[in-house]
Amino acid sequence: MEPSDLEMQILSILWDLNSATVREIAARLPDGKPRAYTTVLSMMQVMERKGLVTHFREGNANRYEPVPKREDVVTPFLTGLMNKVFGGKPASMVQSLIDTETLDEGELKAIRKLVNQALKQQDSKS
Amino acid sequence: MEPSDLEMQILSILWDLNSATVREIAARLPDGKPRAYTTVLSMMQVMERKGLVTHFREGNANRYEPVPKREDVVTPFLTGLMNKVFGGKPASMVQSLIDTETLDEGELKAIRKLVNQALKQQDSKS
DNA sequence: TAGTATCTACTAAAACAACAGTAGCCTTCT
DNA sequence: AGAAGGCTACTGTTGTTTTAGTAGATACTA
Repeated sequence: MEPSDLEMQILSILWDLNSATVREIAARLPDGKPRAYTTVLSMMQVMERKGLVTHFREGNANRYEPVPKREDVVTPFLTGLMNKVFGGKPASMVQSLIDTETLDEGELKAIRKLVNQALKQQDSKS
Repeated sequence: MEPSDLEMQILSILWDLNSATVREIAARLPDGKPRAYTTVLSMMQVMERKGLVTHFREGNANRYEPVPKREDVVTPFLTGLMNKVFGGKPASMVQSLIDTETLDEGELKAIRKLVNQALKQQDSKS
């Protein structure tokens, strides 16, 4: 099952930090929305029931860890997105990304580098 | 407000075809899930209330059209996604896209071309 | 014309997402 | 010991999404 929007935000944080407390997570949620501490706590408990996170005790607080690996969630998520809104064409997705006009020269070059590396990879395999 | 997953699928179809009947839409939904005809019909009616689609009569059936332009929905959607799950870094998103390993050589080259074009654009502007 | 198929409008309900309060448990400070 | 602050567990509420049934209109067909 695909994680929801807020679940994705939380997972992203956990993948970055390896582990985090509720308070840390609440402070870092990328959409700026104000949320009660207990709201985030509830989310964690729901996610634990779903098997998306585990926790262990640290001092008097709980520290949460992601269960699935980043790629195991992000990959199907992206392919799903590609199929569902970009007609299955990755180039169309990249085009839209470029069209957001939030990419500066450095980022474009970085992307080009990634693509070139991927091309080299494929080349060496064939 | 962001369209939901299924709404996105439907909008994508409408952007591609310019207009479509309920039956056409039901037949093309990219996630293969089986759905009753009336389910899709209901979706259309909900989306019309939200202002996402309009319809006009064609023969004895209704034909639906998208209301918002593709970019006006896709752009905020993608920037939101970038911030929420890719730490605001577009390159990280492209990397994950490449990691899906669904991209063949032709697609990679097509993407490189897009990036180069975007770089040229920026260059001419500065 | 009687029967079948197709379509819409209307209605409703199950599932889920997001949010948050309350009560109770520790620790710490005075 | 008693008060205060931080934390969790548990519970519940509200809104949205997704699903689909039923009834009725319209056309098509043998």
